Amino acid sequence: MPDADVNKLKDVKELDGPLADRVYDAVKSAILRLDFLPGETIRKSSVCTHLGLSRSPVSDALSRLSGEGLVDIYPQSGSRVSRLSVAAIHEDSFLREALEVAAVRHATEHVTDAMLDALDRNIGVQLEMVEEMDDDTFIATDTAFHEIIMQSTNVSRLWPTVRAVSQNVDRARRLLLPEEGRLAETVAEHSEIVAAIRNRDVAAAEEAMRRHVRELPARLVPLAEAYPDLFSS
Amino acid sequence: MPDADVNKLKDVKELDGPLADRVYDAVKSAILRLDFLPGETIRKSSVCTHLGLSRSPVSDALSRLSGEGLVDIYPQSGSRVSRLSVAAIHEDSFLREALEVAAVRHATEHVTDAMLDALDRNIGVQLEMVEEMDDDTFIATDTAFHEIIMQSTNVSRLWPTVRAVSQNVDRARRLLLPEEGRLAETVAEHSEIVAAIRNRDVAAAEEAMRRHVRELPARLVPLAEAYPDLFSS
DNA sequence: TTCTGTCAACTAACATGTCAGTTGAAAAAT
DNA sequence: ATTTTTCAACTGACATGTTAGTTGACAGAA
Repeated sequence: MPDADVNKLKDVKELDGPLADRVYDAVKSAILRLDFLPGETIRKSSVCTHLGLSRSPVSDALSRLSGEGLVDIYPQSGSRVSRLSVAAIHEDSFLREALEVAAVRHATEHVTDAMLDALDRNIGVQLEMVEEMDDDTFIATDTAFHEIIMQSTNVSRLWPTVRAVSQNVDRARRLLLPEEGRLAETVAEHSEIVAAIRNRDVAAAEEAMRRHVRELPARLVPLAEAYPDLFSS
Repeated sequence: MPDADVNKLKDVKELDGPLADRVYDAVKSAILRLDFLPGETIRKSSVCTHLGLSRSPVSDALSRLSGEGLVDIYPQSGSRVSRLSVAAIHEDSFLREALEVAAVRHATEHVTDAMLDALDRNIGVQLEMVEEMDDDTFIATDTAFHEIIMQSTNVSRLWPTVRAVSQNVDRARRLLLPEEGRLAETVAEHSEIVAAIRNRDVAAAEEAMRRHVRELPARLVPLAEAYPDLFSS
């Protein structure tokens, strides 16, 4: 198994705060962006020399990432980016579904004009760009859509929690991106959700969100076959 | 603000695995059991000398706990057990509700005799002990009840995730324990949930679980007034 | 060829040394 | 008496030294 390319780590010198936190952010971002691929070895020493610092903050960062399940540490042996797993992603999708459905339920029960405006604007952007969107922009606007709904609940820990349980889902989604036509489908699903919210139809909103969230795990098996190296046994 | 009493840390020498992991478990358990009270200072040096080891594994453990929000680290100054907050516990309850409701929904849609047997047996134990239960036993059987439902979904990450988002809720629950009559009420609520599951009545099961989970945040404000030191501003 | 035992190189874990930022109490000024 | 300043002690952050466990290449036996 190859080593992770430390050159893809975004630099750390220009920020402030504890070094360990910055290393944590840099490595986490690299993993979620698939710059560090699942299964690749993370050489602490390479990270240290590349970023120009000692082992302490790097170890601290990897230890935390290990707690989140993004890194597997094999004592006295090595550290690797955790592999994807069909079973684990199904489980994460279950958790994500529970939280997204609860959020859209709450949002529908407490609609405001500001919320609907923000959702309409977001979908407007998605429609404009449907033909010419690059991967990062697509992910950003899709993410923003869900974030608007989460924020509207005023449960500040909801969004971070969804992100936390969706980390493997997010990595898988990045692999799925190139699929033809999926983009327009996504926008349509988003529109359905907004329509249900606007109608104050809780059941419809929950069902639309459920269908939307279940799209990814449904496409998972062919993905695992296409990228066997990135998935565990 | 007083220091946390390191004597309450369970010893670490008799287990195996990395020292840092054992320290992590010991400190986390002390915090969740309220042996380390919210707001108390955790002196790394005390922990080190008490457990007889160096600063590395202790720092690693506290760093991870800081990531989970159980410990606040003030750089160059000190580390403290994070305080409770009414707002944060309400948010955690929202997340917990979302997951518990999704779990009971799934459980009700996939009932098995084994599951119902396990639930009946659990409630049997609770009924027997309702008069003479100590705090730890009560928490253990209550926890076991919810665990049975979670396990039945075969979503292995569900239970750990619920535990993760319920950490502050759990600490608050320990403060609420002494309240008279709450024990019998809890058993009644559990029984209602089981009855709904047995009837394959998804909507009733969801509603019973929702009511049950919402009991704690409803009792929160007087709690915060009773223990102002343990709550943040 | 295939299996097995050996061992050197590499890794994370842990210990320890050093430093800079924070703090709170004493000292000084008002 | 009250506020301000000073400063020594303490803390976590980080660097570095050391150790023990793991691994994979290689030599030798079958």
